[in-house]
Amino acid sequence: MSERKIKMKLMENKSSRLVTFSKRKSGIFKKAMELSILCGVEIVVILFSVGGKAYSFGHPNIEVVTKKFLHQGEGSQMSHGESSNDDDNIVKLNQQLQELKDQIQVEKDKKKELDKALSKYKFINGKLPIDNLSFEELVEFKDSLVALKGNVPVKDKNEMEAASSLILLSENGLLCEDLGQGE
Amino acid sequence: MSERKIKMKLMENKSSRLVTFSKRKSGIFKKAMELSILCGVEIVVILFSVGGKAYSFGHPNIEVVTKKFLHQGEGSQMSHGESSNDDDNIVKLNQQLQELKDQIQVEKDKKKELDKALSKYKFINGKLPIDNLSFEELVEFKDSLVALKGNVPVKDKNEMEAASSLILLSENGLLCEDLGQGE
DNA sequence: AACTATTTATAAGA
DNA sequence: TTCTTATAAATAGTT
Repeated sequence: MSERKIKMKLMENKSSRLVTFSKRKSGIFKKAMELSILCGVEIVVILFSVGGKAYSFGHPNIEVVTKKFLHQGEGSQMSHGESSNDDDNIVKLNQQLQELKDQIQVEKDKKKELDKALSKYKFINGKLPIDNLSFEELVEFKDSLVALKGNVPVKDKNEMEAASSLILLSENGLLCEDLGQGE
Repeated sequence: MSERKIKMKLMENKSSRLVTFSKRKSGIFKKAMELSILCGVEIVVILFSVGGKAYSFGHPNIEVVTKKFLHQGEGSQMSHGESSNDDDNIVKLNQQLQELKDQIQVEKDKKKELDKALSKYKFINGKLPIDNLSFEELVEFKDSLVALKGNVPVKDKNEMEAASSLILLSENGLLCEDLGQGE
């Protein structure tokens, strides 16, 4: 039995999300039209897709209703925002800009960290030259990965840690005995 | 059977119409909220009751989305004494916003790919259980890294490749000789 | 895009 | 207005 109820969060699957956007967009426009007809009220629905494309429905006229709202804007029942003039809007937009810039920096930093960690593995002609990694480099690589995963804090970088990363290998017979003797 | 379906026209009964307006207003706001969450899109719903009272819903910010819509393309007329400087600023800021949002998505996608590749290394208590990786998993990990680096196209995943990744280890004396055996 | 099992929305009635 | 309920409508997952 498939579960048809969905969780109220951003849909992970992009193609499903696109289909749902299309379906629900139609649905909400239909609801808007019905409400305008049944109750004889003015209504506007404006949508921006993730890609920035605009979709809209308005009765009797989208621009008139929209501007009417902007110029008297009050009585909002569920509005998430509450500014009512252009100055406030610019302030808010600038705040959003700064937040987004910060987010980008964070994401770039994260990616840089990952790249740095991965750079320890330099593939040359499709080969994996692990042999070029010194013990020190190996433990650094491990530490960087551990730090990235956020599971374990990076503490000290001593021989013990170098050993801990390799002992499992020797335990599994992967390494010769004389390698794991850090401690 | 009782007929609950209604005709799509202005409801005659005023009290019923009022009730329907209230119910459907809630309904459409809910739909708008769901759509914004599920698909991560910007949406605005503006309603004027017959009495002239305004109701609205907007995500993430009703004025910003509304103005973005009004000012997109060329169709914006300054017929209400709005400051054109502010309008220009808002348009520019919105463009920057969209660009930044796109950038964030790109960076997040990149990071996701890297995380995916790294996930082959699962750290448990700070230890690196490479011993848990089968030859097949190891070569898969290598392939994913190679693909990410874009240096070498992923070709075939045969025993030879698995071996090629490990032979260097044994050459450096890191591995015991009897490891190169497939399974 | 069409189908269908379910979930939602809602018109009437209380 | 609020609650209930019968029914209509919307829609998530599938084909």
